[in-house]
Amino acid sequence: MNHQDFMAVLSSHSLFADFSNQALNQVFRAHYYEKREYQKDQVIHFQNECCRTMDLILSGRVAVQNLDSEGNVLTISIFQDGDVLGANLIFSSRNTYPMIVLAQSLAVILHLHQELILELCQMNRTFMIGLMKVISDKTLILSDKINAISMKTIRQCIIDFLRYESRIQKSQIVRLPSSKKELAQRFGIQRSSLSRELNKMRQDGLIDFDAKTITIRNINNLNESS
Amino acid sequence: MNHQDFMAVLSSHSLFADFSNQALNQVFRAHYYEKREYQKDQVIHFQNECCRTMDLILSGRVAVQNLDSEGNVLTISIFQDGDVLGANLIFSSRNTYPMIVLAQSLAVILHLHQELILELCQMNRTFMIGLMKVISDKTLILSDKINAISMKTIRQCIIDFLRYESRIQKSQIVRLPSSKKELAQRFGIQRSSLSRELNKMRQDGLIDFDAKTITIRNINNLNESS
DNA sequence: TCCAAAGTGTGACCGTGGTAACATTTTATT
DNA sequence: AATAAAATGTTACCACGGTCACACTTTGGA
Repeated sequence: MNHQDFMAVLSSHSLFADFSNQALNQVFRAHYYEKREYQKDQVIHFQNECCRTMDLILSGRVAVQNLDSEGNVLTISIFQDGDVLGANLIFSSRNTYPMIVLAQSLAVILHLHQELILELCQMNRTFMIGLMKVISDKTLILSDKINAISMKTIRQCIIDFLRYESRIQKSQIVRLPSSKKELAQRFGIQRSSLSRELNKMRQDGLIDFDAKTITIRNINNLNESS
Repeated sequence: MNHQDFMAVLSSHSLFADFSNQALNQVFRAHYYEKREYQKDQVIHFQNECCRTMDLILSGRVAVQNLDSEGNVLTISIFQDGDVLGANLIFSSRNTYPMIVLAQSLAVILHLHQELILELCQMNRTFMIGLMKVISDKTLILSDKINAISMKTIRQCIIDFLRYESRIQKSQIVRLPSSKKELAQRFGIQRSSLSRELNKMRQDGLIDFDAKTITIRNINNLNESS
């Protein structure tokens, strides 16, 4: 992907809706950005690392994860093409990454230096409003995550997950979007604990499952046990 | 507190640093804001309530809390004079309060309608940048909270709390900033569980405590057990 | 000053879920 | 097709912390 290529991506991005291709080309000088490729599981930003850039995902999937003192993983959210990371850290009173950012697949990231972001904010109001929306939406993601993990039991996490996926996939047969290991990380629990609880729910007649799908059997019980 | 009074508060607020008193008076027309007083424990915004205003705390303390399905309380953060709430919801793609907002003491709130906020953003860049900082800082508060509650054990929560308070208060004798009941809510746990763990820590020689203070005895053990 | 209400200490009981260890299956690599 | 590596299933053990129940203390109003 050369200069022209990612320029095409940018010009179709909502943040840059107000910019003509010429204007974009004019603003984007080489010292203002870096395009980098990351392998799967490669760290993009360490926890407590200083933030100097806003990152735009050109391709691939990127996970933001919280690691506790014992190394347990809690996946906060997964971002993809067109999503933006680190915008909040450019404007906040503390500019260190509170969590680790790593590539979940081969990923190409456009690192936009903060000077560029500030300049773009100066130049264009639509960009700035768009950035406020991006940052504001991050607060909602984090709030939702707090909501999700402060539901105590694993069963409640699973039910919540199944409700959501069943609605998205419009089916009682939910195809798992990731491995069970990754699903456990999303809940911030042990893989074996997830496995155990799935078994219990099967015994209770709520679900059926195999390696790649979970079938919702008794949606009534599923609903009333929330 | 009449019009003049809160105008004085506004003009000394960093968000309005660029505004002359005249300019402020010009912008602030009655249909743009409401000043309201809330009693202790009175709800300011319910969860899932639609957000129409950005709220500026003129006096008192305001808690943002997450309630789970069984009514357990997790206090996310406590805000006070000069702090701003709801700014993120004005710019985000979803504008319902994800958590409950209530007065922790008698509180006076200035509700600024979103039209006014948008107008202020149009008028003044400093205001807009300031607002971005406010919203960005909210993401950090939420990230920190996720970090705090995903530390599994109650003992770790207590140690973390004591480290922080000991540093702030510059003393090994930590005066509790709130009741033990409220402290338990801050950790999102049962009050009796907090009480039990404090006892265990006293037995282990880590701390001493009474109703209003906790004395750090063995800071070494405190540090190594993190 | 009295009394109700709220906060606090304490204990018994037991379910949820972490830990560790191993077997089994699936996936990727040569 | 063969082998290593990763993911998954399964089990026994037990600690942490939720629940409930009650006594005690402090606080704030009447």
